[in-house]
Amino acid sequence: LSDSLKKILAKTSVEAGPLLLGWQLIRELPEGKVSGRIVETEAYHQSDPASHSYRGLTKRTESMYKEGGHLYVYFTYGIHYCLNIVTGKKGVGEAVLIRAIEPVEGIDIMKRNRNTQNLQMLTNGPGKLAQAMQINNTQMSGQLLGKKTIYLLPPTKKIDDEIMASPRIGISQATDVHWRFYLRDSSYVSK
DNA sequence: CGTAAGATGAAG
DNA sequence: TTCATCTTACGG
Repeated sequence: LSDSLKKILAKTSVEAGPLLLGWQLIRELPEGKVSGRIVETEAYHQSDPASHSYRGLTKRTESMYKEGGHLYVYFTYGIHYCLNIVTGKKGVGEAVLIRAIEPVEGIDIMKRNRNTQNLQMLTNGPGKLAQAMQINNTQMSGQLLGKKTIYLLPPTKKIDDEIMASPRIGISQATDVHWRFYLRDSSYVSK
């Protein structure tokens, strides 16, 4: 991991959430490279009732308690996988959910994986981007980011003035905090 | 064990 | 608005 990325991943999830916007998420698959620019994230923390880590360390959530830079993948609703990047110190349960990316490379592969031709609908949701990038099990959970198969590249331009914050999606607790972060003008943000 | 709910998505 | 679909966590 680069020094600039390490610096971000050492922070709390609430600090790292907006800082991960603009980074390019890359995954090497046997059939080729797929990638996209992160345009939407959400922060979760053990102090937060909406977080999987709120009720303490369990088998599912143990990855969230690892040091920043690990991955947390969970399965939900009997169908979907969601990708998180763990942040902060070892022993503290927190992570940033990657909610949407703007497709960049391997768009044909992702269209095939998703069984759709619609570019806007390809990766604009946590379950959708996981399916597009063939994250279809929890094997990656607890693994380190930065391997050949999954890594991040830094933003290519300044986006500070495009970052917005709002309540998180799909939760029933802690709906008051604005821990969802997204790029104002992106058409690849979730609906 | 039994069971309820879930950081979602697609279809009706 | 409904439903698919099944793991996880928690209670008995």
